[in-house]
Amino acid sequence: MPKTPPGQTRNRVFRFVRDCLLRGDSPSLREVQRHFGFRAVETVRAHLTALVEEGRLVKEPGRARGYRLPKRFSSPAPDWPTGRLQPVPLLGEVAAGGFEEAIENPEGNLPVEIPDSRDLSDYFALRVRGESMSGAGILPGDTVIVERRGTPVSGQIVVALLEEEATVKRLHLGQDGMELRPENPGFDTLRPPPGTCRILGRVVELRRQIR
Amino acid sequence: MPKTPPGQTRNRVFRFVRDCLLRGDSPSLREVQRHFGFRAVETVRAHLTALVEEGRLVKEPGRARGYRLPKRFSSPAPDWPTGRLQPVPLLGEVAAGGFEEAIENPEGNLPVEIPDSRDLSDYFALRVRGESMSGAGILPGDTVIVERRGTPVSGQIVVALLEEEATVKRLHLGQDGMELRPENPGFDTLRPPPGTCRILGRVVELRRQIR
DNA sequence: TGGTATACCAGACAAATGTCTGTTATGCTG
DNA sequence: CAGCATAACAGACATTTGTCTGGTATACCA
Repeated sequence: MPKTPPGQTRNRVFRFVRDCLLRGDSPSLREVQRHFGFRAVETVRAHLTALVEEGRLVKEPGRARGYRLPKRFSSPAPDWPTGRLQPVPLLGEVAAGGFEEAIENPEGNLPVEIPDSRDLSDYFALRVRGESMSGAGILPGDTVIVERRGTPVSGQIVVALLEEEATVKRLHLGQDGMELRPENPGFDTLRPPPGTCRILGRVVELRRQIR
Repeated sequence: MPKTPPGQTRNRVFRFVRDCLLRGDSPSLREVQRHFGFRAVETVRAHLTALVEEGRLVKEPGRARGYRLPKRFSSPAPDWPTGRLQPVPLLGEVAAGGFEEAIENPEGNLPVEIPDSRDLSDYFALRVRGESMSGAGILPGDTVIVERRGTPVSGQIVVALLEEEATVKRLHLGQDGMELRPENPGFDTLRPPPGTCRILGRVVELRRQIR
């Protein structure tokens, strides 16, 4: 193998390993070796060790296929909460059966980043129906991710179970009781009598597929 | 270790391995063993082999940490396109440097489902600045996922690189040339002279974190 | 000229990891 | 009950993978 200018091969190795890792697939030293046609494993190890020292890679010691991308690559974004990626159940028709049955029979699962302090069972996802929240940028067909934990707070966007139907509205709590306010001039504020409405949780994330 | 009802432990093992894999981290047999407190590795292997036979997992033979999720699991919902979950780079300031440098230095990564037919390099994510698209339910602070492939089509929501700044607008192509239309009455349509504007791709997904 | 750094090679070794074979229970079923 | 399937265990073994120690060659610099 001919000797290459300093740093050149190193960069190629980095790009290869990075792309593997982005594909969610940590390569072994020998896989990298084969890819580049090196005749010694040690060549690869030298490069990877150097890359770790440069801070371009991170290694979990004592572990096969233990190379990782440093945090700033793997975390969703600096200001997003760090957490685990978990399959959150996407509920179909909440109206038909009760809410509990809907949780048990999800239409599918959504990979969602949830905080380490929370449990997967605190979350579910729901398809939005109707235009009533379009003023808040929540359109029909959007998917909302809902957190069930905690007591409802005035001003939050919540999912309420009302007459066997789940709806997304902004919650307001006053001395007159509970108000569910749409954010669209064409819709009226709901003032459900006590006992007829259950707050399922608050909306923490929104996803929309376009086209 | 007491014997558990049929299928019960199997499901717990599956959920554990699935969660590891969603985090992008294939566990070794002994890691699973430790997690459940099994006293034999073989117990884990039996479960995993069974899960592969049931089609709930997939295995790359002759390879350490070779268990994977089958393609279809990661599908969020029946009508969503099936694809792989991939870490899409979230770009920071596109304005400052050029676009290519921004791709190389992502601010973070977002786990996004991308179709099998596409490549990870066809995608990037971007934070939305400004109110110009709020009429389309795209608010400042939202994250858009952008597909770079294909030719721009009139009517699509696109990301355009204009004067070293990336903006989200709706594209219209007419005989007068290209128009970038905001969806907010307070903003004007842009008609960039030929050569001054580059369409980076079309918006395929939107995500918003609330509170 | 010698020293030093870098790129790469060679092979032995050790640790991590997957595979196999056989054994002990337990529950179900004919 | 015998037969069978499942859950779990035990330990040996093979393969994959990472680590180490030392060597060759080339470029660069004092």
